[in-house]
Amino acid sequence: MTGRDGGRKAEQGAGRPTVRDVAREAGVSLATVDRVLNERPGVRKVTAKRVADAMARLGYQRDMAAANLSKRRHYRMAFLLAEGTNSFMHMLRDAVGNTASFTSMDRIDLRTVLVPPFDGPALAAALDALDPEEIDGVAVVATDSPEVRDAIARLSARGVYVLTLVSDAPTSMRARFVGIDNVVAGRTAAGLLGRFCPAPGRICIVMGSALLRDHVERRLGFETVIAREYPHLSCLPPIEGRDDAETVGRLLSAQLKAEPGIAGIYNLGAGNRGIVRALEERAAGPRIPVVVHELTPYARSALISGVFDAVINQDAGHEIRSAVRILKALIDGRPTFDAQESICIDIYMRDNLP
Amino acid sequence: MTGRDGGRKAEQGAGRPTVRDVAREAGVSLATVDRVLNERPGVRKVTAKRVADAMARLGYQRDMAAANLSKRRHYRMAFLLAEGTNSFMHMLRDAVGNTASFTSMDRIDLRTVLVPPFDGPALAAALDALDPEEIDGVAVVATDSPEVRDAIARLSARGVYVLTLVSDAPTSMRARFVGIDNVVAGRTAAGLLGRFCPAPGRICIVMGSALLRDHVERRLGFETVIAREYPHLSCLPPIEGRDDAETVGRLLSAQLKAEPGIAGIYNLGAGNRGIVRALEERAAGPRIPVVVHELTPYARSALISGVFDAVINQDAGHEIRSAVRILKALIDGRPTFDAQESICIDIYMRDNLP
DNA sequence: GCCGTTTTGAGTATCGTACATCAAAATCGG
DNA sequence: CCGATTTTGATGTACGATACTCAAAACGGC
Repeated sequence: MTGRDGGRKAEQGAGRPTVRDVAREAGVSLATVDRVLNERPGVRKVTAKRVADAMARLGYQRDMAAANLSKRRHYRMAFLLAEGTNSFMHMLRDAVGNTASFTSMDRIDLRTVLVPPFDGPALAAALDALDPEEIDGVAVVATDSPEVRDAIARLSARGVYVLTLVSDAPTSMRARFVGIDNVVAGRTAAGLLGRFCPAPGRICIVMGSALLRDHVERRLGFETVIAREYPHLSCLPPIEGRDDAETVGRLLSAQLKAEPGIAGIYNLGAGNRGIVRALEERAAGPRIPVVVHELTPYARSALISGVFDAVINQDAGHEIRSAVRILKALIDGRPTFDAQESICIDIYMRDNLP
Repeated sequence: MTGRDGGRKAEQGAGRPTVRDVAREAGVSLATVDRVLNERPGVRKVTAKRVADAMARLGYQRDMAAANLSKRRHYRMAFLLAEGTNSFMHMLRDAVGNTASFTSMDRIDLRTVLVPPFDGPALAAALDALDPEEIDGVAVVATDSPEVRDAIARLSARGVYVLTLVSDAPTSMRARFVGIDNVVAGRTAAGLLGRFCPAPGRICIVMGSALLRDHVERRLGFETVIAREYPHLSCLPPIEGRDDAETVGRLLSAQLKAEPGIAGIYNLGAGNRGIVRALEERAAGPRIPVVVHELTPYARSALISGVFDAVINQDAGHEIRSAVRILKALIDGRPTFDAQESICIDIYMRDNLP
């Protein structure tokens, strides 16, 4: 509750330049510096330049903490996530909730908006429903459809910074994408499954929807590496399970029955429960190596019991926090610390479960 | 330079409680609330409790930005890293440098102190040389020796928060350890190498020093899993290469020559260059799978060229930033956001290089 | 109930910035 | 070169806290 240091060691700062220093250096008044700094009208271009030069010379950096204190500014961000029972989306929602309680201290307010999954028009409508006067930044798990791209463009035009999260819409006006490189993720899955399947055979690929850019990219990466580096394996046409465990289970069961010689399974979407169920229902046969995505509770226990061999994961918490940091930087007009913001592709096996 | 939003949307805060609200609620003056908040003397216990209750009732959270602004407080942190040519230490040093330029905005000053490697007394001396009046927090890559443990205890006693980084000293008074779980890392390496080596054989283990807790723990995790789950493999006694490429190369070359039937190599310390060199010098033979630690530039190119199969990595940047966040929270007397601070064990293969 | 000692209250200045107001100065058109 | 119109300066208040001082009030012991 109270600080443990008791303020014992309050020490003076290294004395970095303030607006007053800039004013003195530029030979103008504080008011003028303030006008330049906050882009208020009534400053001649020459004067503005003198101020800008003075700032550059002194290496002035505006103290955002003081500025925000004075402005009573709150950073208001919305996260648009798909509703439904998909575990990973749940993890994202939880991550937003957890993060919110910590960012509120820094005047960052987070709001979650749920939208129907796989539904471009609905997502676009949700984006349009956001009031630019009440929101400074948005992170959206994008379906890569024209409606969504347009809605993103409208929102950006109205001064709201938009980020895509987890699944990108590269040709949209989004300021940035926060998430893993899904082509690389697919390649990684192939590198693992390729090594886990020494004998020749075919591989089942399960995906959610060809509308989701992340799924499409994973498939691309996966098939490329399998074809190039593991010629003893071949990929069956993907099953589209709509990220729904029941559908996935049914379709996969059917494929396992119909296709002989299945050497491995790669689920690049959600619905891991369906994978487990299909494998349980299967008539006896040699163990089939399985690589899936997202370390959900189900995937976790399947790893432990040995049904799954590896899980490719993206840390939902990291992604949310990264999105928050990037949006804040965009809103502040600051550069982002890119090295910090690259989301890494985590590989989990039974031995390194967190 | 200046914000792009032009302050267009300055909006009033949700109105969270301030010290004035607490004072009113508790029926005391501002001065008293301040005394309680900063643990200044001259407040009766009953009054302090009344204030604490009022804070709890209102859900008061001290505005750290405002407090720091007023205090002109700077968080001064020191990072004690091993000097030498070891690439991972270089990455840590670079990470400190990069982070410093971003944290200076938040009044966080970082300093790097280099100490000789594998030298408990020297590290202890470096810790003792820090002036508690000039440093609020320290992160140290610990050698787990009695001198170091004592020095950490002395520093903590003098009011400096101490964190161990990368390599822990669990029985010391360090407030916390920032780094990966090295037993798990060793197990993970075994899980990978075990699958990569289908044929029976022996495994070379290369470590830096038995003084480094992280190396000891990795070895433990590795040998446990190999023994339990991959009975066709057995581990040779570890080579101690002192994290030096030249030494590692020489000793490994000798072992490769002396021991027939080596099925795999696990380098759990630094000196990856030595591993590559020894493999190049080796008389022809079947390819030997290799798993190493830390994604240094050398390890990277060895992954690409196919000499290494997998690299277990800890992200130096994440670790430094996590250490900074935790130290800041400790200094502020705030709880830490633990979920955010667990450092994950990254597995890199050729296909998912960043 | 008096006296000396805590404990508490009230007020003020400060941090670095935002923002509004009013007056003074510079610039411009004609 | 005058009057109208920018552009600039000076000043004050606010943000939410810290940190002082000085005086008033409450407390404890005898």
